[in-house]
Amino acid sequence: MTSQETYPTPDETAGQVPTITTVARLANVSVASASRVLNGIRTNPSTLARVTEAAEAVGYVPNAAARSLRSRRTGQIAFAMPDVANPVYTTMVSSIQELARARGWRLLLHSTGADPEDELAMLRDLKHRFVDGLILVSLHLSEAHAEELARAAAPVVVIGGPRSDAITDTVHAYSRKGAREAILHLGGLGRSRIAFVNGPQHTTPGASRRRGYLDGLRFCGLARDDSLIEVADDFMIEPGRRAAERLLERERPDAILCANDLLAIGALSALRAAGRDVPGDVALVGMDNIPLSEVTWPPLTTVDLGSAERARIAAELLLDRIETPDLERRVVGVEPRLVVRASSGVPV
Amino acid sequence: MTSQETYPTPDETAGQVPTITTVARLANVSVASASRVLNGIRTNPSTLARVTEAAEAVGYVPNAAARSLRSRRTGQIAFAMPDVANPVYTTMVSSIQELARARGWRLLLHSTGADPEDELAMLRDLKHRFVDGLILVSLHLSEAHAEELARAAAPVVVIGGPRSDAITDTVHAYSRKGAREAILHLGGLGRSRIAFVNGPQHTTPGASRRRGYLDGLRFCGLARDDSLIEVADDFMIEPGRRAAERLLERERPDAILCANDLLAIGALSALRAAGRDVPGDVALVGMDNIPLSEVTWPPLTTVDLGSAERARIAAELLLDRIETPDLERRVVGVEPRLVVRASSGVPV
DNA sequence: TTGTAAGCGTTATCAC
DNA sequence: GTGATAACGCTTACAA
Repeated sequence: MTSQETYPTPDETAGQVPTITTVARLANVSVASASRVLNGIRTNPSTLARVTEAAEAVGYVPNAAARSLRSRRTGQIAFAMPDVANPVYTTMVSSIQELARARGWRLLLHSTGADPEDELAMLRDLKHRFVDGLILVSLHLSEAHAEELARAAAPVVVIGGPRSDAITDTVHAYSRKGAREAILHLGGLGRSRIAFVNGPQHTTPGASRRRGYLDGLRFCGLARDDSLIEVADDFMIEPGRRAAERLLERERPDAILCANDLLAIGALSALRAAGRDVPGDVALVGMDNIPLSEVTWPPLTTVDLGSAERARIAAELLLDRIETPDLERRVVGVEPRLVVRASSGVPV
Repeated sequence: MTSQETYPTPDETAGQVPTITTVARLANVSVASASRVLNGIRTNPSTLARVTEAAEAVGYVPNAAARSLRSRRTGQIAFAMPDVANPVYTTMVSSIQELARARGWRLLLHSTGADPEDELAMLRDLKHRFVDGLILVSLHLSEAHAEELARAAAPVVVIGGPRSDAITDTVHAYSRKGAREAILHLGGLGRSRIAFVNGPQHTTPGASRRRGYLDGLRFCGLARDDSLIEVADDFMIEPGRRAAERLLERERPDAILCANDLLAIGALSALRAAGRDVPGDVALVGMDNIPLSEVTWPPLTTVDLGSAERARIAAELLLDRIETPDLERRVVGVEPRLVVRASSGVPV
């Protein structure tokens, strides 16, 4: 660069990030016109061409913060789930991400550790307006949740529950029905000492799957025996293994239903250690149909609760509501589907 | 509400979201003072008290967009990975999320599908300034990547590579060394027909693990035999199963190293289907040490490449650089660690 | 169709 | 220490 060159005003170039002003100046139009072109609003072809070219030339990209501040939309939605490491939620993430992306939204991810306080904080944080909406998976919707949901600063769709006093769009599984069907399946195969390894019973899934288990026994004409129920302290593999271990120490079930697939994988490991053949000695059934359930040995019979579909629906409900705020509240249930594999003793 | 009541100006209350102006007015100070208090800048105790109280009273929460626009910081970082559904990346997400949260940052998630174009788009999108930094996991850093990285609008830390011509902070595994150690382990156990199930070989992990495999054979004094190498078209379970199937159709290896644990889980399933005992007939070793590798049957011997640690370090590097932009470039490697379990024939 | 100009809610730079 | 006030980059009435 020589001293003979004209120095550009700082706004025009330099290492600066180009703004809409840069573009407008270069195209010789007002920022308003530039904005219109950039937002696809009908304009005179020549203006359109000049602005487009100018934007291209300087590599213009709109500033997200400025756009949000003015338009009151961020183009982001958030997904808050109990645990990123759980395949069920990972499935949901994929599903939501796909839809969000297709419709031009960014996805923000948040793992709550299933901590109610954290969930509530997330709801309150919506006031910051860093997202235009939230999909929340909660294992237990308390009264406090209902209150925060009622005053949430942005649309929220809940996956879980549903609470009758909640006012938000909700997507839920029929896990009671799912558990019942699993028991009917086992009963139909002639199993009569059917145990149940549950997760924490104060959670919605824990409570309703337990009910489904009991429903199933009744339908099959089997006596209820609470010593066949064992509770793990989390819906994970290792707690499942330990719970199954405790169960096997005192009982000889000929079948076990686990409240989810991770628990079932843990149980499988305990059964193996105890020298029980699956499905010869013990038929095993899980719930959720995570990808893993297909590759265990033996492959796991499970109840598909439609996680991918629930998540997709939740995302649709959310984006719809963001676009059209005064829709009626919608509550959608997704039907369970029994997926029979070798672990329940049916040759496949 | 009766007509005798004084109507508040719209700015003061109503269903409106309170802004800093609302707070300032209520506390009887200027917005500047309110801002100072709210940002923890030293102020006169009485001002501080009044503003704090006012903010509390109206439930004030700062608007993220306005704050970003003015301060040029978003308080968000992004993590872009090839696939949310892969446990390796899930582990990384947990790790990053933990650190980000502790240091007061939000985490944005993006799944690229290992598509280079998508990765490049993500880098370009940094110009939108919707995040203050990015952690990018890439399976293959091309020339184009190096270029985009050089002109990225925000700090980026790469997990992968490393490319010598890249200028960004980088965290990488020593996967070549890891693969070599796995082979030394198998060789030391007396296995001599050691096969290798690799993922796509044009990727960095694919290429370097292959080199490590060959290194290992050489160290053990075993002849190289390319028909013992089989390539899966993705680092996933099902491709692993199919690749192992092809391998077993033509060869009788007494050990198999898989380029990651998912491939190994697939291979395990193929071995079972082929009636080969693990580890009796075939010793099996994976790489990554994902949580799942502990609960397969038999539990999987694997090379821990430190995904959680790499992710944590990447997050630290990123946040450091955001806070202190003119640090020197840092490249950090994380040592591999062999985790011996039953699948390689060592009693545990 | 285009330009002018008024914000959006903050933070930062000044004087005082 | 505090208060005006000018940005930050953009969208959107409204007027021309």
